[in-house]
Amino acid sequence: MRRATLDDVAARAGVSAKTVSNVLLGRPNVSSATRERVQTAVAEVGYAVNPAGRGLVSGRTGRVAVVVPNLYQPYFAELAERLILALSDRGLTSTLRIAHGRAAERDAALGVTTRDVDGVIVCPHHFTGEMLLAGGVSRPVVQLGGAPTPVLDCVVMGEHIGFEAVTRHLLATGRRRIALVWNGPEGVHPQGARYAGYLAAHEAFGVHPDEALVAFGSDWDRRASGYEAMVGLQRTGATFDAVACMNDALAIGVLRALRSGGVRVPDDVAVTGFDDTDEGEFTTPSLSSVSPEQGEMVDAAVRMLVDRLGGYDGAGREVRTGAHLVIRDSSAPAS
Amino acid sequence: MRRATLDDVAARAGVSAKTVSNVLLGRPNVSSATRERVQTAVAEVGYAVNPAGRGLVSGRTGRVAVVVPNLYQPYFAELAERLILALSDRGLTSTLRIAHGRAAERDAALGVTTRDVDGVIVCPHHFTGEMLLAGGVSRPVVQLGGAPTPVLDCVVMGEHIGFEAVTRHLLATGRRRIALVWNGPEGVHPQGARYAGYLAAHEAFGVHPDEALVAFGSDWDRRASGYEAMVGLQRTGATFDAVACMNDALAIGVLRALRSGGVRVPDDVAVTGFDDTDEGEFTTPSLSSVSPEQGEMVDAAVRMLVDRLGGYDGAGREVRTGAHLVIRDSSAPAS
DNA sequence: CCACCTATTGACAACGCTGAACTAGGCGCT
DNA sequence: AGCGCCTAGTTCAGCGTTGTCAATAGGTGG
Repeated sequence: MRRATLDDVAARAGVSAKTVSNVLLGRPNVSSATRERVQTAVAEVGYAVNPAGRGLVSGRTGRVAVVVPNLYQPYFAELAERLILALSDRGLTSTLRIAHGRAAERDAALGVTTRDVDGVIVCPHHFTGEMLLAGGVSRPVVQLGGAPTPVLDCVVMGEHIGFEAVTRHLLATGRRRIALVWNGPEGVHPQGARYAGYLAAHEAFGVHPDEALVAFGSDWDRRASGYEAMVGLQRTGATFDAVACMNDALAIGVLRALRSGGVRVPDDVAVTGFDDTDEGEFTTPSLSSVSPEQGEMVDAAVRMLVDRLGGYDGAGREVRTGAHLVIRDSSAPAS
Repeated sequence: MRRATLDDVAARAGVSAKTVSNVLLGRPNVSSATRERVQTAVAEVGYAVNPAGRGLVSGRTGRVAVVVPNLYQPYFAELAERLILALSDRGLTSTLRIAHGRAAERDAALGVTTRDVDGVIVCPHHFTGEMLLAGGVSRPVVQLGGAPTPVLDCVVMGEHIGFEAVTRHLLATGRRRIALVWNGPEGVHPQGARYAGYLAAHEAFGVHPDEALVAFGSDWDRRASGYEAMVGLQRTGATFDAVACMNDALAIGVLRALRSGGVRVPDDVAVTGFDDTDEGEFTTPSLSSVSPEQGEMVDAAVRMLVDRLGGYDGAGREVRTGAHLVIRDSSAPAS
């Protein structure tokens, strides 16, 4: 059965198609009698607006691309879920783009694959705002996380304060040799906001961090990477009394490696993660972590995007969101 | 800057818009000289087809809705990721619908919110195929998991054989009183394929399952529900030497509850999950589980949907996929 | 050299919708 | 009474693309 069009409804209600359109758009200058008649007709023929037709006129799709590096990581799955629901609350549908790899991420954010959306919210992993700019931005793009770029709207999560807080917590509970399980490329010296937080906390406590305590995960965010990284670190013979991990997934692998090696957590070594995923609550021992304010982040990102869709065309803005420490068993003071 | 249209390209290449269209669609009867000229022009003006215009003519969107109950559960996150990527391989974009609750799921699958897609792949949780039928299906819908309906294409995952296998495994390793952590509504007697598998295994071993060993999780798939369910079961004073859980999330909560209660796993009680999520590999002890063949499931679902989009209009088909046992530490024989 | 055929290209309409401009009728005001 | 004004509703065009069919050019055979 052919799908009903405006004309079908119009014929049934005995008015013009335009009047039906006006009713559906909630325009004024329609008598309530007509309005009612149209609404009945709409229901009777089971009419639903054809987005293609509307989109052709308006030049809009009502759709937003949400770009995440993957979904297997609970952090991104949760973020994606929140974003989709928040956008849906604003009457926007979303299309999720899984950007495995650098080029895919760039394309998804501004390339060929993104012609059919009004705007983009990208949770960058591989790329920086600069990449975006180099590509030329043809529609609103809001960056959620990562290093800010002056030109793009960006939500800066509390990476620095969060990582500083967790490092301070470790130092305050007596740890002095804090290993860092780093999720950047192997061999590249740590950098970025989280690392800066790590350093700041050490400085505040007058402790000099030992660069030999940096362990690299081969694949930045897999639990298995944390495991490997920790096994590797242990093999170097380094001594440490705490491990601060760049995210929960790595921390969970670290916990396992320590347990296999007979190291007691938290008695011998404290372990902390970052992201505060649900999973951390149920590890053995439960995992201390940093909880970024995902709700805040999502709200800010959606708000800025909606702003842009509404026509705002100013300079790139920056919203900084918070993070708070969630202390569980894995970082209790050494016994 | 206004986005380039076919006419812009046409003007630049010195041909008609239709010829440009023909080139882009790969139609025959275009001389290679013209073809080349057009392609150059396309690149020069940075043309990209406007899906609204195309959609208006073709009546298609090239988009598929993927409906999942949530993303916080790793099982669905993984499934969604695979589906999105598989669809993308077929040149289809996808829009992910999070269907919190029964009505939302129905609407997302066939309702108002789904007018802008060519087809739907739904991972049902709250609803049955019957609900879909009652609503009237206006576009291809493939059901992925859940109880099959004769009219709808459906991928039936290896729930029965999987749950039977894991139950047999427990029985074969000497367990006799196998508690069941059930994810259905509180108080409703267990049913469905997994439960049938549980019963079948018992029958094969000549063991009579004790109905007092069914524990209910208040929220079917949260780790916390598994925890609560197990605490509740322990409070009844029931004795058991194994716990078979309907999914990994519940099993992880169960592990925690047992550990808090001083019960040793697997020495005193074996625990098994279902889904074989990554997380289970890193629990303490690592979690035995049933691995449904997600790859197979996704392939089958996408294949059937593409079939339907291609015009196939036969009766509902059913593809049964397998499942295999993944034995880890949590179900080692009692010491 | 002409008629005819084929290969290539173009003109036009249509898809379903909405903005702009317009009409008809009723109202109040002078 | 006559004027303009407001309201409710209509008509028309056009958004960007593709299908249909006509037209044109170029080559071929008689």
